[in-house]
Amino acid sequence: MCLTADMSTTTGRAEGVRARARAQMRTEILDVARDHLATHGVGSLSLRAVARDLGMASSAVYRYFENRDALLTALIIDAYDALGAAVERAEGGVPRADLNGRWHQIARTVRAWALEHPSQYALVYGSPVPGYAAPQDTVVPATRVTRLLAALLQDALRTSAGPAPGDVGPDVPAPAAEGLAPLVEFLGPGTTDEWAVRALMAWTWLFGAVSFELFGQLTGAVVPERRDEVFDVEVMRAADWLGLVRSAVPSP
Amino acid sequence: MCLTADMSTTTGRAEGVRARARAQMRTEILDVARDHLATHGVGSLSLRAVARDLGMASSAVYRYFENRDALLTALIIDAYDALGAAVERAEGGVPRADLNGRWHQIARTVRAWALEHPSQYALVYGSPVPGYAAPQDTVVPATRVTRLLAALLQDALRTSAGPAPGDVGPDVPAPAAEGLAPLVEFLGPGTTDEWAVRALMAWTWLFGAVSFELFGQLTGAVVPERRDEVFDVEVMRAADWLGLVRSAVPSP
DNA sequence: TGTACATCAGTGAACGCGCGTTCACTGATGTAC
DNA sequence: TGTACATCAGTGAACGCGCGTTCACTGATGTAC
Repeated sequence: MCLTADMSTTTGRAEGVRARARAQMRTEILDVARDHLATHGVGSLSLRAVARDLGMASSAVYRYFENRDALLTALIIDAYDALGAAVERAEGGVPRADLNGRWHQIARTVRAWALEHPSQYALVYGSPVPGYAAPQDTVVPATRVTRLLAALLQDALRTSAGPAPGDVGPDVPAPAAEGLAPLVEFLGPGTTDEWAVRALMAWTWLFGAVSFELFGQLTGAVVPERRDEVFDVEVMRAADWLGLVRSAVPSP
Repeated sequence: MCLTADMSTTTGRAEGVRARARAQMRTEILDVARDHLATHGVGSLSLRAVARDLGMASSAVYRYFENRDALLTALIIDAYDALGAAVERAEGGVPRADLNGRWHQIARTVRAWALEHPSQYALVYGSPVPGYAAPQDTVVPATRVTRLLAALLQDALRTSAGPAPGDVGPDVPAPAAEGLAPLVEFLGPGTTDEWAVRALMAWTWLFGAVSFELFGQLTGAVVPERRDEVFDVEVMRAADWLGLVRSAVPSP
């Protein structure tokens, strides 16, 4: 039950039938685990239940995942990668020079993916699983979306007069600037502190908005049937604030 | 073990010793349950474990809470109320006319409370507990902080020339405005669509920022030791954007 | 003021359940000669 | 090309555990007369 279409996905070449079968089985387990995540939540994700659904002995799962936590880690990486891939694909279809369009596409795709895969979104952007410490392997996949945003902002820096428009407040004080140093470096050369603050806030707003909607915090505030439109307006305002609209001129 | 200091908290008057003892026991159970929440997470909050910690039979808990879900509901209401009370207290200490100060106080207190009570914050603003549907009783406590924000924005409307400064984009399109209708009503008379969008975004940003920090999404982006300062700058920018700084003039 | 009765907090055993993980095993599948 | 051996996926029983909830009970505490 619940076979997946894409065989030979991970290993490509015919490097032994066994290895292929192994990879296949791994993805099948992950598929079922994803389903369980959706219906029962992280806390009660159970190796036994997954094995039962696959029609195999629970002990067999240990051939593929060392333990429950390893399965969880795989699911987390999987979720980050799925979201990352979806957003990369969508954003890649927009002309590089259309900064505003790229920002809209990123925001819309993050939200759309989250609404389609709420449990996977919650797994990575919701409350951390208690007693589970994410291993190093999750770090790189976790930054895929962030990288797109950073690239977009770099392009904005390069093509426009400078970061934020005239309505900037006082300078970012030194201690705050210190705190922002890693982000400034991540955003690349030419990034000002002010620019980093705005990037951070836009990034925070985006995932905040998606989480708010998904986690039910918008109940009674925004009509469910009109949330696409409201979100779009918010995305526009954020673009304004980032100076992306102004800078939507052809790149050199 | 784990007695609470404040007796007669809920019922005040001497309306029967039994009733007082009952209320007392209820809060003791909640206290222990809160502890368990912090150490083991929502998913594995267990009536039996709580009872064990209190040194009583697990069946005795059923005198106070109909079942596990009822205990969870009590914890949720409790968390909303604790956050609401903390923010109300802090914001109440700022002169009414100091809109910017009130906004800062609200934002800072939400964050401070969340950092002090991460598991309670996660319980209400994190991923929803799967299989648990929040009953009606949680609705009012859930809006305590939101009410403060709404009141602040109402005062801003009354004391300043109008909502947002000059840098507004095109009008909010009709379908989005429809979606915002409940929020516009909640924010009170005089609220424009643009104002509602900005309020929504500021609100979203605030909880987004707190969740991001608490749920570990800021790792590698903002230096942990400087997060207070970075947050403060963000709060300032949000205030600017809401037009609160401009309107920080004495009220009539 | 004193007694009989009703109320109700708390007990402890029991129900049926699911969990993660280990272990000795079987039998099919690949590999080396 | 054929055979012997090593590898390894999958089994099923067992370990010890904790869970939510029910139920008949005991005994202390309040209430009504």
